[in-house]
This record gives sequence, C-alpha cells and structure tokens, in this order.
Amino acid sequence: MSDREPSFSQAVYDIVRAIPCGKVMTYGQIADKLGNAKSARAVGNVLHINTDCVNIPCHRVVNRRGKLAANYAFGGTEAQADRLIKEGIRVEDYSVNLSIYGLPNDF
DNA sequence: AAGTTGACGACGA
DNA sequence: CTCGTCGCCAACT
Repeated sequence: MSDREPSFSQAVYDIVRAIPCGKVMTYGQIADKLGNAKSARAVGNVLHINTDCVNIPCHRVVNRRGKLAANYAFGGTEAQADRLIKEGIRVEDYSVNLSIYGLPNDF
C-alpha cells in the first residue's frame, strides 16, 4: 500500500503551506529545506504542474531575486502580485524585497 | 524506458 | 542590471 505519492511534491506542499502570511520564500530555500539545494527547478516544476494555488499559497513563493513566477496558475504574475500586496507585501515591478519579506532559512 | 520540459540557480560577459 | 550558457532535479509525454 500506500506510499504512492511522490514525497518530493508532498514535502514542497508542506513547506509552501507553512509560509506565514506577509512573507515569501524562494524556490532555492524550499529546495534546501527538502535536502536538495539544487532541486529548485524541480520545486517550481511540481508547483507548476499541480497549480494548487487554492489550497497552497504558492503566490508566496518567488525566485531567488524576489521576482514573481512567469506562469502563475491563475491570472498570471499580476494575480500573484495582487495577492502579495493584499497580504501586506510591497510588490515593485513584480518583485519583492527579500531582505524584508524573505524568510530565514532557519524557519 | 527514454527523452523533453520547466514557476530555478549560479556564473560569465 | 540584463542576457546567455550550464547544471541539477522531478514530473510529463
């Protein structure tokens, strides 16, 4: 039985879901927490494929520069930026200040 | 099973 | 800063 679900995607969901409101995390940080610092690509791929933006705050996930995703599940980057703003995050040119909103790797 | 894709990261120019 | 290239990994076809 069981264990059919890829642990990787499950782990990604768990972390993304754990991101507090008003904060953002990068793919690289998530990958690092997964134990695969180089799998940032795989992280984005999993989120892209599933697009559980309804159950998972994937809009709080941005790339290393704090830039928003290019193909956000619903509405595109503009929708992602809009949600971040509504959570109290200042979004400039579809990018956020990781120095302020970026979570610590220790989280 | 093998090859392609992709919401990335780091480095070089 | 932007652009191009390489690498790395999981999921998709």
